[in-house]
Amino acid sequence: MNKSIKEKRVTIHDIARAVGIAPSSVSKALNDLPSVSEKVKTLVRAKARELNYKHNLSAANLRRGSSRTIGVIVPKINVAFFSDTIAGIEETCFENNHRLIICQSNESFEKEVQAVETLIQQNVDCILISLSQETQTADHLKEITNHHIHLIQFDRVNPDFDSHVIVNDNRQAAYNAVRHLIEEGYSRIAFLGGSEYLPIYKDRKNGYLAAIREADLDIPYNYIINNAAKTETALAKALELFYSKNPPDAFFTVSDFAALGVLKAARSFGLKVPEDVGIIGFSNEAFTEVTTPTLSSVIQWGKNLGKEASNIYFNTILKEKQEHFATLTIESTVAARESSCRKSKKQTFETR
Amino acid sequence: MNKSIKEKRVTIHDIARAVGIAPSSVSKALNDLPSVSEKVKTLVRAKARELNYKHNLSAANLRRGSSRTIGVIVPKINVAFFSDTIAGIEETCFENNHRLIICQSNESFEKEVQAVETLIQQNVDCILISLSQETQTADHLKEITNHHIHLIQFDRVNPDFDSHVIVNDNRQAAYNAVRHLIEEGYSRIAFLGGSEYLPIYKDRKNGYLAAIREADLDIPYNYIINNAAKTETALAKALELFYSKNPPDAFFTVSDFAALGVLKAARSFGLKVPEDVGIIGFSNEAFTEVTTPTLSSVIQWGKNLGKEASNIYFNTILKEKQEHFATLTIESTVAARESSCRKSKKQTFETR
DNA sequence: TAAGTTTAGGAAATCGATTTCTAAATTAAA
DNA sequence: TTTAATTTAGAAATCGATTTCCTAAACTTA
Repeated sequence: MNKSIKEKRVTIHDIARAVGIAPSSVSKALNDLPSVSEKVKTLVRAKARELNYKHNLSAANLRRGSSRTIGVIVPKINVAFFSDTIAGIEETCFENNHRLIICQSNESFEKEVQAVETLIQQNVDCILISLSQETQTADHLKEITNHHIHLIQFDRVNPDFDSHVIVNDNRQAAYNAVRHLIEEGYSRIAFLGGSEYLPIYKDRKNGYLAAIREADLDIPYNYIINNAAKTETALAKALELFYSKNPPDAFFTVSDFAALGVLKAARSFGLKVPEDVGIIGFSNEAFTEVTTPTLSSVIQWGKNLGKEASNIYFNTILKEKQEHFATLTIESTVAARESSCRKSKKQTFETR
Repeated sequence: MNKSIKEKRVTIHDIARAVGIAPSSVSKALNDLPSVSEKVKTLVRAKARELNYKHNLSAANLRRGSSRTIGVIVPKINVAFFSDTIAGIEETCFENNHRLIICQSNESFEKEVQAVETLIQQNVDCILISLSQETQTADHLKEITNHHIHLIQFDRVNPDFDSHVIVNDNRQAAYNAVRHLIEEGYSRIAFLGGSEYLPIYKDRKNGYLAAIREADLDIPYNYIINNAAKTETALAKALELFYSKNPPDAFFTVSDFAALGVLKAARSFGLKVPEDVGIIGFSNEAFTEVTTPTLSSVIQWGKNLGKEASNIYFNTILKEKQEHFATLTIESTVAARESSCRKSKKQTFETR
């Protein structure tokens, strides 16, 4: 606030004086508590509007010890899945008359720790977090619970740290995606994964392996590649495989960016997608619908996950006194677009 | 906070007791004020760390009247330009040891007003806002300044409401984009615009017109189309023009989504891009680099704009006492990719 | 050494809303 | 009509950090 401007903020004392009652009654009226008459409530509300009163959250927070605000920390807000998630969280918060503070870690552990600090200082009642790629330790999560702030981990979670958890069915989704490739007649299916230390990537790999095993497919060891979630690395790895003596006829990748890399590799190698090579990615990034051919992917229903995640706070935590940790799993859907459909017709989806 | 847990938060009083000094001195020590000795400061800092003290922002805000927090309201966080802008704002805030609260209006006027309310209640010191498509009035902006909160409008601004303003050179950028099309040999250039009430779209239209006029091109009236910023409407409008007796050979659109629509229309009509039709969009959405052909666009350097915008607060407003409203313009760059280059080689860009 | 100046640290008021406790007023029950 | 129960409203304490004012000690300077 500009120090040079002298006018002061309108407070409940001003309303009290104007209406001719005590400040405590004004507070009760504005909070719609039972110990004040309807008549007074109407009067107070009218006067508050007239004086353009704005509730001072700092003061209320200080007294209450709670802020009716929840904080969310995501690696990147411009990743489709996370912005979908945020949209869902926002909606639930709004319905429950809570504020939402959004922070991004930019995949940096240091920034993530800072975001936690910020949210603790802001007195948020609950923190929803999806961990950065760099995050290995959980001391900052411990900090959160030490300050008696509720913690809900989502998507990128640390399973060793006890808390409410909500994730996608990564294993099942990967299994379904690979099954889909098999049904489309692909059999030499390569896997481009992420870090083996992150559960989401580990699960997706396991889903892939399960489907391969079940279909009893012969997969050379070099078809299974970790740390290739980005476009450039995926492009390079895919090209390598195309040049090898026994090239794959399909790719399942743990990210759409990797799928895009494979698409570029196929194109530069002169292979047709989906005729020569099938591709399916993960996360249903917006761009999957505009490439040529359009890229098949896995829809994670981020908005729904966000709603469910925040409802863990509003329903489970706030309403039930007893604190038992919930673990929820959200089902994904295979979006079979052009890049993986050489038999069936491609489908269209209302994805968001 | 969980009411059932009884332990209380560590306060400066606890530190004071532990060190054997007064709370006021602890406060001064933690804020590194001159009226306390280095010895005491060291002592206090050590004890604070030992007791795991966390500064209570609510209390400090209440007393100070300022929160060292700034708020940003954007239409959508998952639009490339806005998430770039936020990244820039975040960086500057971090350097200046300020917190950032991000809100999105989802292009809804009602949500925008709510976001303003929230940020006022949170006691932010400054609000950076880019208006929703629906926003017509400025009462909520007035609310902001009424509460002595600094206001900086960016990108989608209301020029009739006095405040600091920072925008792109929309007119010049549009002019450059159309000049580029002309240089590539296109001459029957159609325009797909947005709402005529939003300055950004009006400016882009004027830039288009200026280039057309300067080159003395003959443009049929039906080449100039407003309210076609979305993929579907652009697709429909482009098809209409392709079917007309005198079809255009190029499109300048005010959004990349519209450009995508034109690309789809051209493809479905059997026209080759860029040979038969040139296309250039606006905003440099991520997907422009993955379509086939890649889409030319205008890079708005959102991150830079975000930095400059927040620096208006940190440099101009905070440091200079005198309040004069700054108006800054950020230059854009034409990213000439495949969809508009039938003569020259397409370029590549480090865009973010 | 006396007087003036600087420095370090503390006491207490303050920010604005909430909440507890108490009392008065009203209603219901006896 | 009296007593008990219920409403309604206010007084005052409180949350935790900051800041103003004040005092005592330490240090200069003449």
